[in-house]
Amino acid sequence: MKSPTELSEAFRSQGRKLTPQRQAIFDALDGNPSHPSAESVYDMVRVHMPSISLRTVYQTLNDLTEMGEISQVDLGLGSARFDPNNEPHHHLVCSGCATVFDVAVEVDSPLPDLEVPAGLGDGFVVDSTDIIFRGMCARCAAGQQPTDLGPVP
Amino acid sequence: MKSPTELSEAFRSQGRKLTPQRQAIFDALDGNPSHPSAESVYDMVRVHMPSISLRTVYQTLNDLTEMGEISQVDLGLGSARFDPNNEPHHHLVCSGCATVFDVAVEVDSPLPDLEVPAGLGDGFVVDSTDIIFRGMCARCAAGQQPTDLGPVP
DNA sequence: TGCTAATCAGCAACTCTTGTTGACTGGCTC
DNA sequence: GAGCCAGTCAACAAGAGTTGCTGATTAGCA
Ligand SMILES: [Mn+2]
Ligand SMILES: [Mn+2]
Ligand SMILES: [Zn+2]
Ligand SMILES: [Zn+2]
Repeated sequence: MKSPTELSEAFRSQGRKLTPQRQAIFDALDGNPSHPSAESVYDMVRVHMPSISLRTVYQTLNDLTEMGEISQVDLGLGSARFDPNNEPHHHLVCSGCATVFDVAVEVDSPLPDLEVPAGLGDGFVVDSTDIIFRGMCARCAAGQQPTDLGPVP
Repeated sequence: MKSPTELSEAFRSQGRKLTPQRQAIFDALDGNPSHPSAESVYDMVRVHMPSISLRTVYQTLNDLTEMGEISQVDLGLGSARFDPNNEPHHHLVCSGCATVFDVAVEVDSPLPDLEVPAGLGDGFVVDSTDIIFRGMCARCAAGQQPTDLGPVP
């Protein structure tokens, strides 16, 4: 994702208005590695802007997704997660606390969009590859400190 | 998934009753590679058993999942898909028609549960790896013949 | 300054899935 | 063969997550 300043420019140059609500959402996402849900973004922004509505948060997150500034990832948790990291990467998902970590793709790895073995899906053209590693994060593997995030559905 | 006959035994031996509804669901899933949703199973079974309820279909699919006979996979389509294929494998998902294909894991591949590169998620213990290849199936890549399945959400 | 997008509150609605209740049926065991 | 009780059914309600809609108000930007 671009910086909040650059995003402001991008919004204006596309004829979208730059509102305080949108700026607050830019700030909440900037450098945020937590893969927040819409509700989480809502909670973050509400601290400094109690009047913002959840509807507006969804709207702006969808705008940013359309613009390609963030991506919306479905990790099999109950809700969509939003990801400002635009580098190609994959995800670790903790089954204990639902925390999500990024996994950088190694350049020499055979993981990304490569041909799949022949089979029933012959002729399938792969556009993208999503890899989800499920397991336990260090905290959850050690002992079960109670966490804010609920357990995985 | 075991054969319908074996499943019938498994149900009885676990104190679960063998009802015609359950048998019809066994039959619908047996050797079925389509990764049906609960609604799809419902539609398949209803052809020969119009009185079955969707509630019962969900119930039995959950029973089979608990027993480890099938797995419930979340492929980012609007609903859960049920998979009687218990061999370790991954999935191709067509963005055009939402068809799902199995991809067998090659034995010499570095794809399955291996250690992930060091990073923020240090100490993460990987239990399972889900890989979803997204793209276009041969049919959809060729021309757009209208398909029964709706487009991907 | 004015046009118009954006926001808000306050809803309703939608999809998928599970819960509930009360009545009934039919597997399974003895 | 009889009886217990799991299973099923209909007919709902409800929950979560997300989107839609309304009408009124605000405020960004030209
Ligand atoms: Mn990420
Ligand atoms: Mn499969
Ligand atoms: Zn954890
Ligand atoms: Zn297709």
